[in-house]
Amino acid sequence: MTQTNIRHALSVKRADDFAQWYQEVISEADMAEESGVRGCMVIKPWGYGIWERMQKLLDEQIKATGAENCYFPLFIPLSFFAKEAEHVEGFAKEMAVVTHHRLISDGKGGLVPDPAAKLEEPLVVRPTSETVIGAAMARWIQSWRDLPLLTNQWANVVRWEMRTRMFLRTTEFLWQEGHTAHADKTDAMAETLDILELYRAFAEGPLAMPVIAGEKPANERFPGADATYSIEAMMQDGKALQAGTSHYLGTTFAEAAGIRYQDREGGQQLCHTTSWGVSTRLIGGVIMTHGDDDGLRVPPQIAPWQVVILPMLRENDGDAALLDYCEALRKALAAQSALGEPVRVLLDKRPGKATQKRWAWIKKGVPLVLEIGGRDADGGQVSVLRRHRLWRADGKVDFHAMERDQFVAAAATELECIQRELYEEAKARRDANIRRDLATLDDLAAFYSEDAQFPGWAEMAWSRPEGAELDAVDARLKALKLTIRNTPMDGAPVSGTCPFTGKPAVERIYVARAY
RNA sequence: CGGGGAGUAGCGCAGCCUGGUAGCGCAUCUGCUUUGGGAGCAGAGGGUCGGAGGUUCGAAUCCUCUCUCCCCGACCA
Repeated sequence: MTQTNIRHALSVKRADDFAQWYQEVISEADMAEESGVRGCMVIKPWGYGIWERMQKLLDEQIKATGAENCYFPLFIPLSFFAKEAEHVEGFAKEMAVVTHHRLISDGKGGLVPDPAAKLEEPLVVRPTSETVIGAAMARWIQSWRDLPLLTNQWANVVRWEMRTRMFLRTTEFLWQEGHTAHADKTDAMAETLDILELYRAFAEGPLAMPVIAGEKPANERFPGADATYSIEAMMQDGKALQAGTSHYLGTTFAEAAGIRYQDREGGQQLCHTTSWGVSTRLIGGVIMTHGDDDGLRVPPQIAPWQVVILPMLRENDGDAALLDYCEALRKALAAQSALGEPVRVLLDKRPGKATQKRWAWIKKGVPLVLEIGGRDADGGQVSVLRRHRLWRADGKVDFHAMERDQFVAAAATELECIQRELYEEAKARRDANIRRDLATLDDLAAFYSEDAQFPGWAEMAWSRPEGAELDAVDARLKALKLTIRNTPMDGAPVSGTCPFTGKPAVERIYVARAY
């Protein structure tokens, strides 16, 4: 293997310790850091810049569906949750609660909540906003003419999870949550599935992250939902990551909050509601989909900078001319359009050697790095590094020398190519790690045994059991540390017997270890 | 929340058992040399040893409590 010659930018390789590698990418790419507050992270400019790119693209698409952005309170009265038993039960164990509004001295130099300032009713820090938005919907909706009501908010939420991991499961995280109300089930279900498709296209487009869109089994539903759909992505260690969800909530929340409308015949009807969201967890998904042993590789569409120019400064009289050349190059590139937007290009003029700065940008995963020296400037050339194909076979960094004008003209195509190749690479890896030939539970157990170490997913025939029968299946999977991810929406024909129940299969499921 | 590990300079670590001047590597700064692919040499700066309390003439080191992180589990749209 020529690989052994390569001096990678990270100290931990994916193959050696995936969890440690993941954390090293985050710190070395300068995306986020530990905050000192339990389970909460500081998202640094590079990580937040990626989030802002996701926000921008997704926000445009959400608005294109007709949804409008709003903002609802961070604090939700406990009584709002109490109205819906299943919902409150689902979140009760992970809610942060505000009980006081003032501190007083404890007489020992410290501060304690003032017993005299105890809130009459505790306030929950929102773990999700169905209840408080439902209360608003009940005020906003009177007539069939008010429907559908399509709202979205970009917000932070808090869930007091026992075990946290940066981006994947933090106590506080950022997300968008859409909440809609409809006249009937048909309309609400159409909204639920439209958004699921929007999420699929967003993941597979801008994020270059292949996903399976499908319906969750009953035991994995959102608390209070009639049906839950998800997009599921395979990480490089073979585990599944739930990357987005869309819920059909039936009339459950409408009943709890009194969301009713008067129909054309003058009768009172309950609304059918939906909710759907994606979060900063997507950043974790991008890391574990595209990262390599040199750090992150950011798909061009969500890269805060798509091209970084590094002048090889010598701290002498030649620097001024070199910087002029680089600045002209920057302008020429910024005038190009790639993937539907102006090319985002940074001229990194900070003092320091280009070789040192190069590795910092490689670890951040900028798609194209240009190192420009005096010889390039004199010859009208550029030296190009493509982040997603970094190494030559001999273990050296793979620079390409190109004519400047030729590179500028090809830059947009190059970025689009990188975007596509990252997707294709991830899709090929995922498809190669799905087993479709497991007909029995013994097969399944063998594939996931300690010895076999099969890391991917299994696609299996499924008879769609519910209730106690489903619980029994869930328990058997749990013994193998497996979970049911979802039933794909692709509508492919199904035959054979469900290995879990022995009954005729009606659909398929994906089974996997999960984050 | 249960079991295990850890917190000492920006980062990575040694020192702790057996209490007695705060150490090393990388990074940073300065100078010189080098310069088309992750530079070399010399010098310098930088630390309430996670926090609080206790034992002691004296605590990074011993004791108690506590906070945070990592791993395994449980939990988790």
